[in-house]
Amino acid sequence: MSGGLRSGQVAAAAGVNVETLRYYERRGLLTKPERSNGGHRLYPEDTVTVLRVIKVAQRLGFTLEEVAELLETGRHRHDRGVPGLRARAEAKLAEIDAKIAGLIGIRAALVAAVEAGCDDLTACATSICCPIPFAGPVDRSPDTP
Amino acid sequence: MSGGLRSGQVAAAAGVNVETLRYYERRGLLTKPERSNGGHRLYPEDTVTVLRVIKVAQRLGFTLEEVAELLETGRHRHDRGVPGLRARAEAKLAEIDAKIAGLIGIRAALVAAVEAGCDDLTACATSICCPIPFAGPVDRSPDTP
DNA sequence: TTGCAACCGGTACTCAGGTACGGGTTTACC
DNA sequence: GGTAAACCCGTACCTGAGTACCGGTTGCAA
Repeated sequence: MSGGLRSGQVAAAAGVNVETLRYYERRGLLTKPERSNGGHRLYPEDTVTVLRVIKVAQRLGFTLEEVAELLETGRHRHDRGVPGLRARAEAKLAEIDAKIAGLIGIRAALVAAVEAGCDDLTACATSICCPIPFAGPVDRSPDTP
Repeated sequence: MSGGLRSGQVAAAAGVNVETLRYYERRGLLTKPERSNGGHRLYPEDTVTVLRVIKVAQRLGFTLEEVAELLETGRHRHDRGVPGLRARAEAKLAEIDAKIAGLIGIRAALVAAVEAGCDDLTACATSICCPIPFAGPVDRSPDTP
């Protein structure tokens, strides 16, 4: 029988593209798997779990780079000083709160514009009574991309 | 004297890069300006206002493509059936609400993970008591990029 | 053994919103 | 009239997270 799962099987089981597996391997999210004599990848069973973990972490707002670190920390754990999931989750929480706050500000401005009946931005820009905050900094906040 | 502002002046006044002006011109956000004999751009005064409008719209969550449409609609207005700013702002409001809702869900999951003391995603994935929603759809929601 | 699906690698492309660079003109000031 | 700064165009590059394509192997089954 097989000494592992083939890329197509892993991809199907995890609901990702085969190319994504290679991509994650390049990015260091998946450790380099064994190979068959002919050079085909043979993945250990738990690769599907790892992929599921990756996807969950992404849903939680972590970038692939952060996920890579997270997995790395998990692999050879606690080198003292390296933050664990808890610490990183707290930091991410702050980021997310900032994003939410930014969006709420944007929301308020949009609501105000709708309520004021604004229908032309260029006209609003030269009007005194328009509620849209034209005064704001010209560049946009780093948390509302 | 000058028959308009030079690109450097406009860029400085609006707080953007000169290359950005050319980029916006290519994208149809700025109409093609007059040129000097030598081919240098000569912008009308109100270009700075237009740039400010663009930046505000971006802050409000509109993409450059949407801003281009918005400006276009403003230029030769109301062709019946073409939505104005009000309508678009309302649509954008819904998008933003969806984004906020998504972030709030993520926030809740993160808080739960922190409170539960999770410190290793891979361990959590195989644990029964972990509050992180590993069960979710494998691909992430379209509103939490 | 032959046929075909799956796999390999490497590279290029996607989206958004720009930024950077290089080599060649033009303008502005002294 | 010289020179330096500003400008021109075209093209390539950046981030992030993949996807797509290519010609060339390999694996597996009939």
